[in-house]
Amino acid sequence: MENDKCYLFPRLFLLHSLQNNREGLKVKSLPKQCNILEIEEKWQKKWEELGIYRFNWNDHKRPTFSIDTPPPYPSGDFHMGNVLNWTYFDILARYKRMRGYNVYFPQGWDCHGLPTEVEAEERYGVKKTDVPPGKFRKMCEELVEKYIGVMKTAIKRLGCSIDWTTEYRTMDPDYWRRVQLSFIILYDKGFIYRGTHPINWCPRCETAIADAEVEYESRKSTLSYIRFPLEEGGFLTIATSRPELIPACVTVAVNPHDERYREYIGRKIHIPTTTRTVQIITDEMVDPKFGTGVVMICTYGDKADVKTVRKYGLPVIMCIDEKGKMTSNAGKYAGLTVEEARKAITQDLEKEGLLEKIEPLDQEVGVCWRCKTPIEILEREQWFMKTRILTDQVKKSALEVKWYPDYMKHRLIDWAKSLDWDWVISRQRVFATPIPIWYCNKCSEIILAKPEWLPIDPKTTPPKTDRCPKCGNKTFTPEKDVLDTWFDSSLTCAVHAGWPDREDWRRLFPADVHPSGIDIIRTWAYYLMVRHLALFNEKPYKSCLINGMVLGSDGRKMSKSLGNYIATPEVFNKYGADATRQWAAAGGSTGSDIPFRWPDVEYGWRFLIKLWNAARFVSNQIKDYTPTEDAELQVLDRWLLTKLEKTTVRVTEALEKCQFNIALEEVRNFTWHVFCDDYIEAAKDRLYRPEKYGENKKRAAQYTLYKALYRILQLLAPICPHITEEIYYAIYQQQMKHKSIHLSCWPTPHKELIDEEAERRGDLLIAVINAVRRNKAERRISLNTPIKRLTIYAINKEYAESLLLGREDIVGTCKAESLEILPEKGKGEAIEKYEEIKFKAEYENV
RNA sequence: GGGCCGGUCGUCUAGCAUGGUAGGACAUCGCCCUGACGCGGCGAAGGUCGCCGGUUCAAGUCCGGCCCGGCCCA
Repeated sequence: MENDKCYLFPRLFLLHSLQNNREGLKVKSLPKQCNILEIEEKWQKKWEELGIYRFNWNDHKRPTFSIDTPPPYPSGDFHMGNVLNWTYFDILARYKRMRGYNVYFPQGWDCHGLPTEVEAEERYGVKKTDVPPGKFRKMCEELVEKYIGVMKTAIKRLGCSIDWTTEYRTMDPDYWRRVQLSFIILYDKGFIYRGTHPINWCPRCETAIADAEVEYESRKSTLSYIRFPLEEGGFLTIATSRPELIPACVTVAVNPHDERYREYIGRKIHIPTTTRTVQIITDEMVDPKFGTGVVMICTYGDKADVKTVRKYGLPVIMCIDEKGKMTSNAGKYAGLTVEEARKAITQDLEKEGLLEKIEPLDQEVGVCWRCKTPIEILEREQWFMKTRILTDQVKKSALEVKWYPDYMKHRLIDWAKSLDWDWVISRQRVFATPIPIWYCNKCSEIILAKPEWLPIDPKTTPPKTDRCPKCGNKTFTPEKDVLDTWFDSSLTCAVHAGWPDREDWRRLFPADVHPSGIDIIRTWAYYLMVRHLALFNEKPYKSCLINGMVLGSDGRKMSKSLGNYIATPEVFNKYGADATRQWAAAGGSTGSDIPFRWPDVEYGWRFLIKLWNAARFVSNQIKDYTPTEDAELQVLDRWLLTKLEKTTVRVTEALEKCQFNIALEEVRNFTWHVFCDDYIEAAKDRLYRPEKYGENKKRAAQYTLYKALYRILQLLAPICPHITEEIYYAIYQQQMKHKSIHLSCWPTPHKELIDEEAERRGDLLIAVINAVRRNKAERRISLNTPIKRLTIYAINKEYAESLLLGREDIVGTCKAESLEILPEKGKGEAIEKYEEIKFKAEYENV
């Protein structure tokens, strides 16, 4: 940023330029055709060669700005949702860089996880248990590597200003070293424990899953009314959607205020299909209006059962196993799947005359986020992280974080408060970070790895210790479970900052911004928060930038199955990155869902061509231009420069608030309408005919063009990095000397350049010019046709004076052969927004 | 059932913390060929801002209630 001071002192800069360049700028004309796709590819390569997006660790002068780039899951598909997300924070990165920050913009890959395992299983026709874990891991790694390649190409194609020297993979042992270290620290701090608790279990994936991984789907189900015989004769009818759980029924409950069942409370009731009897209890949670108002409590049908069992200290009878099959506790139904058992039990009950009726039921079923299989609640020994004790701190920190948009903080706080259980962090899978634990074969003592042993896979490496510290035994069993993938990715803020290897890691911690999709606030933003709070007692990010979901053009969530899916490369190939980024930036306000719309992308693309042609015009007009201090700025020059300053202020404010749509609209409107339609049109005559108006007035227009276009390029650079760089290089680079427009300094508004009077006068002038031109169009007269006599009735002296100051612009732009401006009222055509002012245009032969 | 978000021309969207003639884009229709640009330019039509009530000289904007959609959670 060697040349930056010049923008603070524009006039100084002009003097300096004058001294260096007396023979004009000798700018080359921009070619007529602009091949956007070629330009983009060229700059993507060039930026990488120049290394201009690297974070400078040695620079202690500029303030840092660190982005907690969420490492994406390498699915092989960088979809439009990713485009939206990455565009947002790339705009921010580029803006902050121009504002003088030393921007840290890393990129990693969140490799581990179930989807890849499932795909490897399918692709190689194996089950995770068929091959040695090491071999299975290798299969997964190869798949991931291939997909990273595809996605990396897409990110580069979007023009993201990532520092690629920071690239990392969470599947690298060097990453799990950090994850395992965090496990050890949290264990030592008492945040991690092993225990047998009810957990969500996916029978298809055969693993525990966390609350955050459970989704709810509405499904058609049935409600069975079943008679439970009372010990002393008679029966009570319970209603259940899961009759297969009857063998695991541990009590029957009614609402204490339900008069119908008051007399049965405390009595014994027999559980069909078993030999057991239980006592009828009361609980406020029972809804008298649901079914018969009598419910059975099983271990476990849902979370409510878990609560009831805990509350009354009821026994636990697990009748479903890890694969979703009935256990021996289910008696004769053992070995059947849940579905089979449901049918068999229902049939048996019917035979015994205990089935009263079956009704259809609309139900919200908890399913595995990955495979949509209904989850079961099982009790298994697992590793947990104590997250609920942090909830108050999470709330406090979330309120300290700046959210874009603000209301998104509720998503995090509400989620944190809604959690019933601690976070299950162990998974019964393969492709994940190993838990650095062994157990003593004799006394079952837990042997936790020492930090210096890391990274370590206990399945292949024994603990680096001779004997059990408790009993002295010398043989150990490794922990085979692995860590939840979120346990990897919830460490990014610290890892990005350089923890634990760099002593100065706190320089980049907390991250300045954590960008996130609205759908993963409850996972990524939440887990980051609890983990860093537990580890460092500090919040991991200072702000959180939320993007909405990308919808199909039909307004529904974009997905392949709905047939409204648009693949990213298709958009890039047609309109390129700068147009696509405009869609992302302007598609809606930050945080809201935005539909993918081809017309939006196309509009962005047309804007690029408009800008290109404006730049081509400028490049043609300033060939002989020597930046001078003595430019005699005319009303319209001051008018444009004033609007330019005001636009700069608005764009800056919008970007500060992450309102990308507003920022882009401001730049586009200024460029297209104020600069192109109004200013350039009005300035043409001055530029074309210096012999008529004088060289000075031409130079003033050149100065204004030169200055305004540069500012436009700067304001647009964060959003459209490629085309702005191309034009910058063609026209400005020789003068400005920055290696890239993206390394230039963001314009700070100059109040002294704001000339309210010139703006008022210019507005009037432009209104008059436009009205006369419009009038020509209405009268089917070509714009070229000269006006014999143009008379303007300006009502008063003030207006007349203003118009007089711009009479040359009026004459030139309207092709008037004579112009009379009268400070009085008169009859004629009205001028928009100045209805009192009228004009009369007289033509020869018309 | 609870929380959050939204309901503005045919479609999509801005405006709503600081009330004052409702902007823009796309689509539609008409015109223009102007020495940067037809990948242009100019113009027309199209809105009782979900409904009801309140505050106010004035409400898309503030307040209350309701209806409808979306998301998340029970």
